Amino acid sequence: MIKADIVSALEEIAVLLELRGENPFKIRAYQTGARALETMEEDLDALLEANELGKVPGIGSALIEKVATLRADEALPFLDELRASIEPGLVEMLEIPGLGAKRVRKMHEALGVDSIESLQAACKSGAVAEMKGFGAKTAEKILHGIVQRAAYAKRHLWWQADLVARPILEGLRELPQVKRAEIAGSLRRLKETVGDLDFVVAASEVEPVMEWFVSQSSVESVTAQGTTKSSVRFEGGLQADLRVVPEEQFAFALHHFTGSKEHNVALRQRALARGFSLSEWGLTQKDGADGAEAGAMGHGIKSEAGLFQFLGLTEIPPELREGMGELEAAEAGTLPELLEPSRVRGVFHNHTDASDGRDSLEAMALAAKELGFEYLGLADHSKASFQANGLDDARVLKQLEKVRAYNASESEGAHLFAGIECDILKDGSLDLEDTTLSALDYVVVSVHSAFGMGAAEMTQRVIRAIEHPTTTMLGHPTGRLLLRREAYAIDLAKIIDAAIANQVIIEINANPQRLDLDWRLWRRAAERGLHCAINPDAHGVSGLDYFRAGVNIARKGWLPAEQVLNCRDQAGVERWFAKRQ
DNA sequence: GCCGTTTTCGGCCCGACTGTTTTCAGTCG
Repeated sequence: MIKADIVSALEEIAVLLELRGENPFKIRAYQTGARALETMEEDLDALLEANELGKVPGIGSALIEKVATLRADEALPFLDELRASIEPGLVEMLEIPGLGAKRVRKMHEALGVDSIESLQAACKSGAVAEMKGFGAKTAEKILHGIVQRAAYAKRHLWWQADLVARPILEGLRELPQVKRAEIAGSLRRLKETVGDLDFVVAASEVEPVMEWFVSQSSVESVTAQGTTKSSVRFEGGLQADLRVVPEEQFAFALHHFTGSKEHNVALRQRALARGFSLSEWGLTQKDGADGAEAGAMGHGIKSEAGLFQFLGLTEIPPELREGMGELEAAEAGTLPELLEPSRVRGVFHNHTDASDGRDSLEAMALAAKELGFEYLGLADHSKASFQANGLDDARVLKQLEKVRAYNASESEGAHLFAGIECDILKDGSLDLEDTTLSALDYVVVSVHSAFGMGAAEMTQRVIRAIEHPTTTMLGHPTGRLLLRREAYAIDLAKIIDAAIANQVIIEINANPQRLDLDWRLWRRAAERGLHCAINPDAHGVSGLDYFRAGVNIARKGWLPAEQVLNCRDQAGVERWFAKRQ
């Protein structure tokens, strides 16, 4: 079982334990363990072999045993028995907003409810409303939740959520009562997908701000409205929370609602160790701790930077707050300098109307110039991508001539690099002649077919392509489409090893739907020497701007500019390309 | 189940909102 599946198994154990009503801290231990396994930077097999998995915080003896069992593809009776003891329909019922394990269990025990369908019937018959602790409103809410489940459970691409959030933020800032307003949550942390929007506002008066918020035309329903918090749902199911706090609490609230949960837990533990309790309202001194004036100091904190400083840390940028070692780095003063969009001088993986792009080579070059790029790499599809009108050898060479002619002309556009997005065929060979590939400035290799093969075969296939002497970079290494299509089965640790060994770059495909290679893997990979290229995979001039989403991922991945090819000037890029055989 | 410059046992982040209650449990983030 690969690591991702082991993580899922641990998460499943946590859910099943919850439905059984077990010790909540035991449940949390499995959730923490799953998270620790998912985000750890060391190689799982190496740790297991060296008997050092227990050194990962959150993983103890019981989890080590279970992880080892699963990794060895052996049966885990603990999980099998757990599965057998819980009706599968109960797990699904947890997806309904407002329903947690306790209520699901109560209804199962009292009414025999064991599926979404039987739950719906029990709500309609009035049986749910009659239960102690339940009522008519609860039953109604459950019914509504069942109908809207699919839309509400949906996450949203960062890019699209950002488009919804921006105008609301601008509107809030224009209100006379509002002193400060920010977007918090996963949107601020630049996560690839966003569950809901969190706005944090400091205001002189609460009511008019709440009123303005819930009465926006895009609001479909108001799900909560209190003195500090209101919640709404927009058309399409995207939910948004607005918190209004007094100005002196703004920094604490902004930090709290920015998260991540894991980061907050770690920071609170750090505060506790220093004698303070940290919440969204501020820092309060714990009884019996030293530092009598600390309470007053807590109130003096006006910014997140001040909060971090108070706890002995340099300021941690929101996108690094994932509970993945940022506190340790902030304490040691070794946080990375994050990549700025302005440092990107060009991008490499883009399509023109020669294959499946919408715009011409000339239009793309001009659009790149307008974005401030020095250069633009063109990488149309190769012939195996028949559906995308991929180029055969002759057409590739023709386009190469066109690029050379364009660069020689006195055109206004950015300098063009001639590349190709060459299909990795099923056996790992490339889709074009070696002579064609070596005539180009660079070659992106990508998988576009036979996604269903097993992990071992797929890994071998891609490694063979990486080892091809003309290969410059690997495109969208997992093929995932966020919220739509899973990654194909592939051993990324081995792919990264092969890329480093062959001096092949792995791209951050910056299309908001891909963001592949995942940010979680970049920090460790870059430390080991992997280089990156940020590529919008643009299929038209408007797609070039996606490079910003790629910069987000580079930031989240702690990537130093020195290892991002796009930060080099034209001559620097040419030097890198010249290393190809 | 995990963890330890307060602890190898007894803690485990903290608070708002809702709907049900009449002081609180459940859910959510």
